[in-house]
Amino acid sequence: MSSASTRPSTDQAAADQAATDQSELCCPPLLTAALSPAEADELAAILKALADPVRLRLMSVIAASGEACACDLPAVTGKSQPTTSHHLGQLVSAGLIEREQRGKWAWFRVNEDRLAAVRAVLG
Amino acid sequence: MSSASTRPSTDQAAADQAATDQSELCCPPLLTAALSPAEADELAAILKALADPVRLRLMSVIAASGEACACDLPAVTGKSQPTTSHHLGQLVSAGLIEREQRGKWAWFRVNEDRLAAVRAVLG
DNA sequence: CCGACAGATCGACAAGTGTCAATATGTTTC
DNA sequence: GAAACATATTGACACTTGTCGATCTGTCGG
Repeated sequence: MSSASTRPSTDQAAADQAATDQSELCCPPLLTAALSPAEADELAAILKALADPVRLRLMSVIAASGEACACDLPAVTGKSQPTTSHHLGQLVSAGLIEREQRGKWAWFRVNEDRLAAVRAVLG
Repeated sequence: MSSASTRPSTDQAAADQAATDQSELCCPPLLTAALSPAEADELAAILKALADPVRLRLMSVIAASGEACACDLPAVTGKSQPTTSHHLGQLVSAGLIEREQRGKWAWFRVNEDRLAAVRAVLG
């Protein structure tokens, strides 16, 4: 029997990066103290997830609607379904959006706390 | 006379990306309206410049000291002089730091307005 | 001028990333 | 259960990026 009956997905590598605490980040404000290499790695990983035009548009579209169905997003990005799914996975792994399965559709919404934390670190 | 008497440097490719306005970014706040592809490209370019552990540490070290001499930075990053120079160039091109030539040394300081603009867009 | 030094640029290479078509997994309906 | 559909995963590929050693450019001191 398969092991995927109780949980939707998102349980392996995603958890490693995202599930540290979701809203709590890593570092002191960038302008006030030198980052350690480890802190810099962690913050860079999150910023990397944001630093892509397709993912930025996904973030803004999801946020503008409050939530969005994955089924509509390939049309928004102009990319294929696998590519769009890949980008959504990146954002989920970084804790920037959250995924919810509703029937056969996957819905996403922005984790505003996480984004606020990023903003705070850049202060 | 040399052309470097009135301006330090930073006049070629740097200007293309950075000197649009320095403190004025591109986009409406990420959470309030869907970004156009062009806006997303521009914002992604700036975030990409930030989304690297070496460059984040450079930012934080420069900010913590107010300013920093390039001569000290390879020791900070643990990377070679050309690599460190490359990262500094990326940050300058993105408008996140500014370069000033003093004698034979190059000094850098953080463009806080630019960083504040990035923070605002993530709001 | 010339030697010494700071920093940028070049060329090359390994590693990472975005992309898609094909396929697999999971969910609903009949 | 089988067919249909939504999404994730895989494999492959081109392109980008971080890195270094070597070299070039520019600046200072004698």
